[in-house]
Amino acid sequence: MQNLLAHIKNYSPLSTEAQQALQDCFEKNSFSKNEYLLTQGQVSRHLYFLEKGATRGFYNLDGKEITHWFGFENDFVTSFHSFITGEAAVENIQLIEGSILWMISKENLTELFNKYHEIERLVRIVYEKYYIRLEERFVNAQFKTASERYENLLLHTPHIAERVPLGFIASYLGISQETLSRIRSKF
Amino acid sequence: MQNLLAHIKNYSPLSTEAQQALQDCFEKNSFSKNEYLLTQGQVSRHLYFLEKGATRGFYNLDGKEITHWFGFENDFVTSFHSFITGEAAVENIQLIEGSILWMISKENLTELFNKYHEIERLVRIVYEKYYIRLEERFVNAQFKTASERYENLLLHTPHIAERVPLGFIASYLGISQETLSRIRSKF
DNA sequence: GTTGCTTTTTGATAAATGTCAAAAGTTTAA
DNA sequence: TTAAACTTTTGACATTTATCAAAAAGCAAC
Repeated sequence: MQNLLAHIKNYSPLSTEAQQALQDCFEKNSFSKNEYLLTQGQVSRHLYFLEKGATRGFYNLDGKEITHWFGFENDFVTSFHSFITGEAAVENIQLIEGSILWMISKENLTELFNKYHEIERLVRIVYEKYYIRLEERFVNAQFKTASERYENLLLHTPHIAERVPLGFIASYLGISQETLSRIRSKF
Repeated sequence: MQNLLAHIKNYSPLSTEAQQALQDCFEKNSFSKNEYLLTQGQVSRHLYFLEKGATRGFYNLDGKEITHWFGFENDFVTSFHSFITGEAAVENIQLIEGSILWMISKENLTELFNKYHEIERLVRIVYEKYYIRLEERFVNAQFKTASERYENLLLHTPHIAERVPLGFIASYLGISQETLSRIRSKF
């Protein structure tokens, strides 16, 4: 929990009172490798904060699993589309390492928003940060070559290359596994 | 201004008082085709609401202009990366039709956040919506073929195909203009 | 309407990336 | 420690998309 509170301070300061309220709403949970936080078709009713471990979001396309994002330490994780809209998720969220995470229900979060302006501010700022992070991934996906995308990964998020199997990284970058293998052999 | 207020209500209701405060902070502006709201290197200090008209965001790559987004009626427009971080923008924002828009400075918006929890809530919700909209574009960019992306455009945002020159659409979809022309001839 | 300018299309070719199949390497667990 | 199950690499080939160049079409101003 100290991780979560410390991390949150990087976004926006919170009063002791709000911190306490957050603490009361977040619940700790441990998961082992390969367990699921969410499977497609379910509605994502929780927001998770990853204290330790690693997750991936993937969906099924023509019988293949397409990993489109990863979550690591200090990431907030959920199926945002489902969490925000209340619709069924098209994606699965799976632990790719044994993990410790903190979860809060959407109901509790909404209540916190009502009680604490500063918590709603915090989340507004988190969305800002996540928005520009996604924007950067989008530009990479659309306008960079496969090699550039991989180089970029090594440069900016090397922990992904270190902790995650090649096949997951390939689909994360939108490349076939074979092509990624060939790209990598050139370094 | 009625457009703006009406549109905002779709996201989150506002008290009369907050509506009035918003009105006092937004300033109306008209631009003619080809004018710029922002050029690369500048810091984006304003958020715009497009009442009428059309804009594009583009950046320069190897001497070519890469259009990566469009804004139309009822869209909020700025270089989000620059607006959020305060860093110089890498993109240009240009009017592609004569347009009417409302602008608010970041300072004024921040003040409104401080005074009105409900306005910060509104913006939190706008970010949520824009986040999942971008997520969808990302998935399309990364995992769909050029034809699928064009079909998707016709299906979900046909106004883009109708109002915007082919070259802009091509780079918006991450396709060369020639390829898009060939794809289109197959319909 | 003709001239000049921009946008779109068409053709030929090249480059990047995907697919399928099999081999090689690594990890896991009985 | 060894077989089974994954994961990664390699090869041959197919497909998609980009690039360059030129022609055609559309549009605007005179």
